Amino acid sequence: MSKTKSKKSKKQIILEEAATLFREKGYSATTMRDIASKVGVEAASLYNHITGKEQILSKICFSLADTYTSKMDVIVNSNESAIAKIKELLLLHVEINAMSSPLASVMNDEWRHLTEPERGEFLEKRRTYENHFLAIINEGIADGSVVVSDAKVALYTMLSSIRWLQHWYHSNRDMNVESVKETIIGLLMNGIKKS
Amino acid sequence: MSKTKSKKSKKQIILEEAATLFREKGYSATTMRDIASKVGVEAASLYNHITGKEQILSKICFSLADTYTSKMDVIVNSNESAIAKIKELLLLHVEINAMSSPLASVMNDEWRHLTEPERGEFLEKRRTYENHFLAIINEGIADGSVVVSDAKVALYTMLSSIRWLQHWYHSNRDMNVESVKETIIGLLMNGIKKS
DNA sequence: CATGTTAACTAACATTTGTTAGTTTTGAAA
DNA sequence: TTTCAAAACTAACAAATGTTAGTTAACATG
Repeated sequence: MSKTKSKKSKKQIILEEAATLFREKGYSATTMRDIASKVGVEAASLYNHITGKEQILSKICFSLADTYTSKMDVIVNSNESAIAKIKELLLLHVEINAMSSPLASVMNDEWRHLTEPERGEFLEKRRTYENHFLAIINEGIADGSVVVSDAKVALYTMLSSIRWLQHWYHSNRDMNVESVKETIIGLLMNGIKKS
Repeated sequence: MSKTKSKKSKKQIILEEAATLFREKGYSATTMRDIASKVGVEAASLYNHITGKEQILSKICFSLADTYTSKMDVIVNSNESAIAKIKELLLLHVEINAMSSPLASVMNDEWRHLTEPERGEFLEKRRTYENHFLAIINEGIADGSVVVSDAKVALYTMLSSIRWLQHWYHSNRDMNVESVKETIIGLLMNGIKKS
C-alpha cells in the first residue's frame, strides 16, 4: 500500500535472483526467462534495468571481488603478526562462503563465462589478491611462526578447503556457524603452525 | 596405414574429448558440435556411438565414481589403523585430482546437470562414499588418534581442500607431484592429528 | 566379387536462446 | 486532470542447439 520500502532497486533484485539461479543451475543453463520469472516480470522487461545477461554475471563477480579486496587492504595495513593476519583472512573466507548468499558460488565457479576484457580484469584482480596473501604467508615463514614446505600449495589448499561451505551450508542451516568456523580454522591453523 | 592401433574405441575418444571441453567451458556451454569438431567428425556422427549428450556426462561421472568406490572398498577392508586409512584416502584424492585428466573436474562440478534418475543415483553413491569415510574418521576419534570437533566438517574441509588441484595442476606441470602431495597431506594430517 | 555392417556424411527439424522494436500501462509531479 | 518518464507488456527475429532421417563411403567377411 504505502511505498515505505523501496529499499532494493529492481536492478539489485535482478542481480540477486540471477545469482541464486546461477548457483543452482550454472550460468549457461540459466535463461533470461528463468531470471525474469523469478523477478516476476517478462524477459524483455529485464532490459529496462540491465544491458544483458553477461553484465549480470560481471556485476556479481566484481562486487564480491571488491569486497575481498577492500578487506584485504585493511588486514594488510594492520599491525598484527603474520599468523594473526592469516587467521583473520581465513575467517573472512569462512564468513563469506558460509553466509554471503549465492555470490560466493557464482564468483568462484562461474567467472570463466566472462568474456574479455572482463575475464582478464577479473583474473588480474584475483592474482593480486593471492599475491598479497602469499606475501603474508611468506612473512610467517620468515619469522618462524609458519611451517609449510610450499607457500603457494598451502595457500590454495587453505582457500579451497573452505569452498565446500558455499555448496553445503545454505542447505544445512541447523549447524552452528561458530562451531563450523572453529573446526575449520582449528584444522587449518593447526596444519600450518609450528608445533 | 596399418591399423595396428585401434586401441581406444571411438566412444572412448568422444568421452575424453567431451570431458576436456566440459572442464573448460562447462557442460551446458559445450555443444555437440564442439565435441564433434574435437573428435574430427560431424555432430550427427556422434550418435553412431553414443545415445545423447547427457549419456556422455553420465558415463564420465559414474566411471570416476566407480573408481573411488572400489578403492574405498580395498581400504575399508584393510587392517590398517584409522589414521593410516585416512592418509591413504587423502593420497587417493590428491592423485586423482592431480592426474586423472579432466574426469575429476567434470564429476565434481558438472554432476548437477544429470537428470533423474541418474542424478539421484549419483548422489546416493556419493553419500555412501562419504559415510564410509566418516566412519573411519570416527574410528580415529574413538581410538584417540584423531582430534577434530566435528567429523563431518573435517571431512568436507579435507576433501574440498584437494579440489583446487583439478583446476590448477594441469596448467602447472612443472611442479613436482611428490612435493605437492607432501605439502597437502602434511598440512591436513597435522591439522587432525593429536599433537 | 558380392554382401552386410559400421560409421561417416548432408539436410533438416523443432526448440530454445538472447535480444530488439514498438506499444501500453503506471504513477508521481505539475 | 494533464503530462511525462520509467518500466511493464506483446511480438518477433536471427542464431544456436540437440537430435533425427536418409544416404553414401569404408571395409572386413563370405
